[in-house]
Amino acid sequence: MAAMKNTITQAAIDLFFKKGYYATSISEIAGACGIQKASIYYHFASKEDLLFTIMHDTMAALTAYLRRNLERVSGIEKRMRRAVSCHVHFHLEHQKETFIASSELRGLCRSNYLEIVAMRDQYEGIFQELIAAGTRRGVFAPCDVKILSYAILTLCTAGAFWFKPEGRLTVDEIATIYENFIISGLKQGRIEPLPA
Amino acid sequence: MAAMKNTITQAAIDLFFKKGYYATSISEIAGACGIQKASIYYHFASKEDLLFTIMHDTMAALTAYLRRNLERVSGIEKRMRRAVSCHVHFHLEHQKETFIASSELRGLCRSNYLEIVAMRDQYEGIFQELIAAGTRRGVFAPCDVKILSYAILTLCTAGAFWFKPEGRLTVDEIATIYENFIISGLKQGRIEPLPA
DNA sequence: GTCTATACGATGATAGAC
DNA sequence: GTCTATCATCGTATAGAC
Repeated sequence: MAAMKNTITQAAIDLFFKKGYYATSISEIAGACGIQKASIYYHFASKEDLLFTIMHDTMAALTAYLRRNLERVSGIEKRMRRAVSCHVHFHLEHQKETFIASSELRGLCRSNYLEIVAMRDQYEGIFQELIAAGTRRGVFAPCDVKILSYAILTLCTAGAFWFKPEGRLTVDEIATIYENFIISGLKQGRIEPLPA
Repeated sequence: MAAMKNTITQAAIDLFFKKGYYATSISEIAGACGIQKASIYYHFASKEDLLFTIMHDTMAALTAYLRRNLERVSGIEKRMRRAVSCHVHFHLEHQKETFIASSELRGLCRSNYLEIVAMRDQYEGIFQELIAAGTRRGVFAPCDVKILSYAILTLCTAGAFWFKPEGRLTVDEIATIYENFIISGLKQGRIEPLPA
């Protein structure tokens, strides 16, 4: 990506994260890049195009990251643990982008909205398949797959709302807490408790 | 509350829920009430005042509802189940207001923001006390109280984002799913599994 | 309490020079 | 690729009549 285009994208990510999409103006973004607001339009067609690009790239990277990490993991419980861990890691390590991607859908026009939602549905589908496979094999208790997949994903996504990199816990510690909580919630007393 | 003030509040709730706070204009709200936009300012000092009122009243009602419902319930697990059930019921039965309260904090100035966040912290504190009491008595596994309270609350709050009143499941069914998931997650295999 | 009229600022976006 | 200049629009909010 061209240098300035990248600079603009990063400035937009910072500002959208800090102030929100609507509260951020094109001239603020330009100011943060040391250029005039008209110059933004050489690189992006519109403010929404900038938002859409951020969301699209983030969703694509998130999905690719999960797929890559699940490739060589087998066993339902291990795969689910890995999926949760990936979700948490990606969201906390790309906190700004994932925060924007999950809170600024309102800023998109219908066609862009549908495209991002389709990517999100595809990503959620990976978790839904894992849950369904787990219940089929009796590793997880029978459950409503859709509701629980939403629950699991939002629970972790929420981390991107309050996480502070310099905070009390590391990303790994947080991921482990979520993993254990979620696996226990899915098993509902089934099989043996986790080894201490 | 005076009739028109109430009409304005309801129109604002509908529009803020449907389009978002920033995307909703004062004249749209006025239009929905059949009055001119200037008339709004007789009832509310500003657009933000309207948002703040909605959030404040919602948080107050939510906290009162939880407190009232916990009054006569004893036993850690039963109290936690009741708390989760209340949280879910209130959020799904007041979907629009709770959606606004949890997604439009960005629209508040610093002092109003701090006031709403203080109310939210107080509400979260009730759950944190329940979790802490449960771990002290060994009903729940040792855990990070703050992280899990955030997890539990956001998980249920998220229901207000996708819930459709005419959907496949009733509020009670959804509440039960969340209750079981959360209690199992808190116990982490501790004590006996739930009776089938 | 509600109206009409208006002040005032900011915003996204475009035109055209360099 | 970036600039200056500007457009057109829309927003919140206020003043003052009724």
